[in-house]
Amino acid sequence: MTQPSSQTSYAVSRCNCTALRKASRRLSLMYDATLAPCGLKSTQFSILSEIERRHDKPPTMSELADAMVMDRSTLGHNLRPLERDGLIALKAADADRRWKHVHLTKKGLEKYSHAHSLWREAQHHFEGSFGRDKADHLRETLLGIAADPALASIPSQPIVSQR
Amino acid sequence: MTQPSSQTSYAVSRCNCTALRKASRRLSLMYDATLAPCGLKSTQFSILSEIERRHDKPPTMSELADAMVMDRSTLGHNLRPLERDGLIALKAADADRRWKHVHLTKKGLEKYSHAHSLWREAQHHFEGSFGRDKADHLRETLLGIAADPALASIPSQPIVSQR
DNA sequence: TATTAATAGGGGCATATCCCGGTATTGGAA
DNA sequence: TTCCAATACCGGGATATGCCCCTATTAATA
Repeated sequence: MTQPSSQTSYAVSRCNCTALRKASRRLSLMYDATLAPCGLKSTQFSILSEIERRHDKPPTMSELADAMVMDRSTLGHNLRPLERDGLIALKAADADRRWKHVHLTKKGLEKYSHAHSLWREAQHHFEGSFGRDKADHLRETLLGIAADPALASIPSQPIVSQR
Repeated sequence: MTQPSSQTSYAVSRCNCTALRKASRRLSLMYDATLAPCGLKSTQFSILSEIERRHDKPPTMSELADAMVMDRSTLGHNLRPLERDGLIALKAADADRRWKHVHLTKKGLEKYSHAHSLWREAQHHFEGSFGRDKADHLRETLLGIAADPALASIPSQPIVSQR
């Protein structure tokens, strides 16, 4: 109707990456606005959460980057404001001086607690309109994509099998 | 099993925004790598696609930003490199001098054609491992989130109804 | 008509994200 | 032991993203 009828349907409106990024922008907006009172962005909250979750075994920067599905450099850049504000601290490892373990400071833990209560509001707000079960399912799907090793590489050879 | 048993389950590992952003980073990585030969990023390709799709009625910046689920400022910033490289052009409207219509240049259309063939590879690569029907469904879900007006606002009052 | 309100964009600022190349450290090989 | 490859992190550069404030233009109102 609105699109050229084609069984192969190469319409760019079908772009999975575009849809993912649009949804990401929209949802991030709401989470960011909800977290605003504590001064954290959604990404910063995600990072603090992951560090807190591993408080018994502080991850190295590479380990944390992997867990965040984030480039090592990106994580490094993202940690800087958190370190500047005294929420996290980096500690060189004795076993390997190249490693830097990331851990929460007392101030960081307090900030995280505040953020966590705000985060629940955002979480409820979304699941209230979207549906909790649907959210659970969607999240699993998304985390599956995030961890998919098949996506870690580019198409080695053009897939022209479509004839 | 892996999480503290709680019916309310406030575990941050359940964060929908985090999952969305992780998946977005991962998938963008693959699309970016696949588009690399033409020199466009996935966001730039998305923008050019939307402009091309509306070539018969070039959108204003605000209209384009809405379609992209993107902040007006963000779109403005993103258009700069495209304009600098001569792929798009801005044209002030006669009806309202505040409006600036965005349209593809000849060079931009050529670039888009090249990018489109690369995009299909990325699209096939993803759908090949993820499944085409699943992708169709996921995309609809994501675009629904992107367009959800309920998410356009922050939780006005904390939802503590969880007791 | 004159004032005021609303709208469209632009500029600056801060974070987010990735790539590339460089440095320091470590472990293995000659 | 010395050299070399691999690994962990860092710094710079470019785009991505959103917020706030400012200006220009238009629309609404007194």
